[in-house]
Amino acid sequence: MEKTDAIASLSALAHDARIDVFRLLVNAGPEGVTAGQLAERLSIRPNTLSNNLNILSGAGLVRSLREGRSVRYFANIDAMRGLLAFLMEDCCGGRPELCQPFLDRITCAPTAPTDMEPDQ
Amino acid sequence: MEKTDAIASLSALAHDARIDVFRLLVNAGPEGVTAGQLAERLSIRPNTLSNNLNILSGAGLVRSLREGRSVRYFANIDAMRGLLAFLMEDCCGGRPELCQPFLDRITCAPTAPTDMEPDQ
DNA sequence: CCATTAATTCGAATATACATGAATTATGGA
DNA sequence: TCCATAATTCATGTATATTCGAATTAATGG
Repeated sequence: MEKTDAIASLSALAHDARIDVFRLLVNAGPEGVTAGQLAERLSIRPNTLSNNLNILSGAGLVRSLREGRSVRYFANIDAMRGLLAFLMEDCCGGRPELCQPFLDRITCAPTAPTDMEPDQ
Repeated sequence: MEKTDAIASLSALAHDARIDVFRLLVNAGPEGVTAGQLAERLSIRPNTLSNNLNILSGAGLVRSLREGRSVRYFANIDAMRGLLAFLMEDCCGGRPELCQPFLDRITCAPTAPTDMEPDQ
């Protein structure tokens, strides 16, 4: 993955509505969700949603298939994996054993408690 | 992790200079890098870098310690893990076996080839 | 062919993020 | 105390992103 692709993905997700769309699609899994269903469930105007789906799609984070009058959207999990791989590339100066334990704890299951806040 | 924290982290990383800073710190590992070294290695003006470090720090992605006249910065790997956990929460509608194989392939080692481009 | 539904595109007004130069704070040494 | 170095803060002009209403394209059924 190129840096420019990574920034496109991160920018796409760094948005109040788009992160909801992506997470909803992640939750929906391989069955996907139509644009109309997304607009209704998330209370987003169709044209605004369309713009945001375009941005997610351009970043490769979602895919879509036309289905009659509707368009069905799907999360692209592999794109997420590529993004994280880029961010963590050559982690810990060639001593991956230092951070691999963190990565191994990533799971789809309900989140374990995390320590996000800086202490200064 | 709250949605607002996730957006702060994604916004922080979605920037040409800040993603370089974060990746350099990830690569540096527990030894960290001083602000001055970051500015020199990445050719960023000190005041611009300081602003960007503030943004990364506010998002919890980096931490810092004063060291004499310098300030040493470190990547917060656990924050990255929390971010990904949030994005992947309740993946595949409660059937994590569908996406866990992707997550298990995340590694610090040199990146495996990925398929980022949408095919439409 | 016309009407309806689904989704997208377009143009414009507004808000936000960004880099920069100048000024400021903090630390250490002479 | 004075000076130099390291880093940060501040004010500002510019560029970019976001949303919205209106118009447009696509598919289906009568």
